[in-house]
Amino acid sequence: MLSATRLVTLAAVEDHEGVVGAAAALHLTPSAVSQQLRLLEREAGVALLDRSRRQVRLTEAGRRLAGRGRTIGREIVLAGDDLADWTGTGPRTVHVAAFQTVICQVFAPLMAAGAMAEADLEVRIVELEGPPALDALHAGEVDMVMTEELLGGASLATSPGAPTTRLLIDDRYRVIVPAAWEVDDADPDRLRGDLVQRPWITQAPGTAGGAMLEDLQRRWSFSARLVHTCTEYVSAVALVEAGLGATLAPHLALPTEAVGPGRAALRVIDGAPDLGMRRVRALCRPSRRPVVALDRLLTLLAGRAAAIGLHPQLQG
Amino acid sequence: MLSATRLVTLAAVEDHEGVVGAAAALHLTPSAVSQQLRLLEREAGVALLDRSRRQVRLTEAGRRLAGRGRTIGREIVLAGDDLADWTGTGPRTVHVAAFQTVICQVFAPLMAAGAMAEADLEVRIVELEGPPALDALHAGEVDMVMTEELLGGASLATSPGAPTTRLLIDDRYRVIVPAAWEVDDADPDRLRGDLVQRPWITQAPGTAGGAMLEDLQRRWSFSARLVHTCTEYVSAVALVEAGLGATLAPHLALPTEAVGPGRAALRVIDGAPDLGMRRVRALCRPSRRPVVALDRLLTLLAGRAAAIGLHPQLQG
DNA sequence: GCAACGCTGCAGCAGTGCTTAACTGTGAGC
DNA sequence: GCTCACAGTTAAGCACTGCTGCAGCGTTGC
Repeated sequence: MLSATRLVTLAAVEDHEGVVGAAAALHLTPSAVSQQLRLLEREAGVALLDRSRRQVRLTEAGRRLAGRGRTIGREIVLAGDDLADWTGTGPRTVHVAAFQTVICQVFAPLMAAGAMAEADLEVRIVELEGPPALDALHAGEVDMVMTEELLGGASLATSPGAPTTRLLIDDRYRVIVPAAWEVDDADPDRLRGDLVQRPWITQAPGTAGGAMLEDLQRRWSFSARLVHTCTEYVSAVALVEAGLGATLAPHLALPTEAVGPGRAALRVIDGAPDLGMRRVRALCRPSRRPVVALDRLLTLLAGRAAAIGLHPQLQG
Repeated sequence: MLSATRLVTLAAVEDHEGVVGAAAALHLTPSAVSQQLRLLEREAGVALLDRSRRQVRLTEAGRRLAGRGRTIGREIVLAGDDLADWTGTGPRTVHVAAFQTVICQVFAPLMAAGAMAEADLEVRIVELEGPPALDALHAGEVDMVMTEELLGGASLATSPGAPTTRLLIDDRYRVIVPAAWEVDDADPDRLRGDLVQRPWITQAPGTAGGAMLEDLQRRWSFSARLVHTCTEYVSAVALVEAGLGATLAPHLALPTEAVGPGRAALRVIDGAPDLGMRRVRALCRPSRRPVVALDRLLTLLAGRAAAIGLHPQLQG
């Protein structure tokens, strides 16, 4: 028997015109999709993909199978809809472990806009991160865990044995300075030359923000004049707002219209080079939980990530 | 996303009226089906099965999902057909490792009847058993391995680390005596009393047949007068035919019309108590090989097993 | 040419799905 | 009412599956 999920994967490759697109749509890495396709081809015993170009295309045989795969995928979605219709009236409760910035910038706006209720979801948030959050996931106390992980040079001790990820949001770090500072962000070199002279507000060592600033000092070969040390991004941003120094913060940590009026006293510098990003993942255990609700929530989260311009950059 | 294979499993439960039936149809144990159903219910978050009676029945929600599952299963089969149509003309080659009795009673008759060719299959048999056969499977030299394993008391050193099985045929052992003997097989006790006095032909120690006879001596508390020792069933049966003693042999080892005229000098005693059986399995690695051809071959083998009355007795 | 991009292969690892064996509960016959 | 057979479930264990991350390769565009 041919594998149903692999047929769906093949359909995704056709629909999204390539392995990378399919991978993004399926919340997987291109490598995973590529391997599944190879196995499907061995199962089928026929070439399903034309790999002569840079971007793969389906062969005639591949297109036929992809049609079957598309039907299967549609049936699976319809089955989910059936369930939703059947269970009907009451919203489904999903318990999520998340951390501050994601709560403020992703969950809170979605809930304020009524998006959860529209999708018949009742989301219960538990502010929890790191190993305790993973423990809660394994213990079944929460259905989903939001995690962060640094990319782009800086390294933070990551929790070992993390389960498989299901969705990615990439959140680039920016330099935040008081709006009053006259810095030239048109030219990266002049910008850097200016910023290395300024006072900085850092995050406690061992935190993501602290590691990011340490990494930036290494890359820019400078020793920052650290005037304040915070543990929360909001605190650091408040100090920047007071004109006391520059700091690093990911986009999600910034105050935006979504959660309140933009603050005129802040200036976000996008063009600074060498800054890393943090990858925010949603972890869940698909085969152990009400899956329809989780699916809907993942879709909402991905939509919100797209709305604030934080599409995941796979393999980035 | 709901699991496609689990939806198909649910449909099988509806179609075959229960877990046991579905398991047989899917070439699985009831336990496996039961576990998949439990996981599907957790995914769905709704009760899919009515477990109040001895035999499970689907709830209304279960019937809806089963409908989706049936469509998915049909699409998978159609995808296989598509492939067959597409690849079209040439038969597909499947390499099978098998042992003597299965070759003689299952493969040879099927091939002689042209069943393989009808299904566009080109079967290549390699007579190979035990660990070397498993090695060949892992090395990719063969696509399927037929194995035997004893059930019902007798124990034979089984090869460790055997991969997962895909199909079962249960082959009961019988007592074979010369037709000239006057034995009363109506009453089990009198039959046993008669047989323990007779001369026996055994298989070499360490073989399945040898273990079976040793086991029978233990159960019947007698010490058989062993007049000959063979290593092949055909040799032992030939000696029985010559009137020299009784022996034990599985049904598949007996000469039948399928491979030649029945032999009048032999008498097969079905009613002897306490005899074990050997389970013949087809092992393959589904995700690594042309699957359509293997599927067809499995279907043919199961059909042949049914034709000679050797349906697998799951959980037997 | 060189860099970017799309894809693939390999190693490692947790999760999945299977088997066996033991157990629970239902139903039918004595 | 008791017992036995049967359908299903549960727990433990184990190999396989399918994922990630990283490194490498060929194509494409500047």
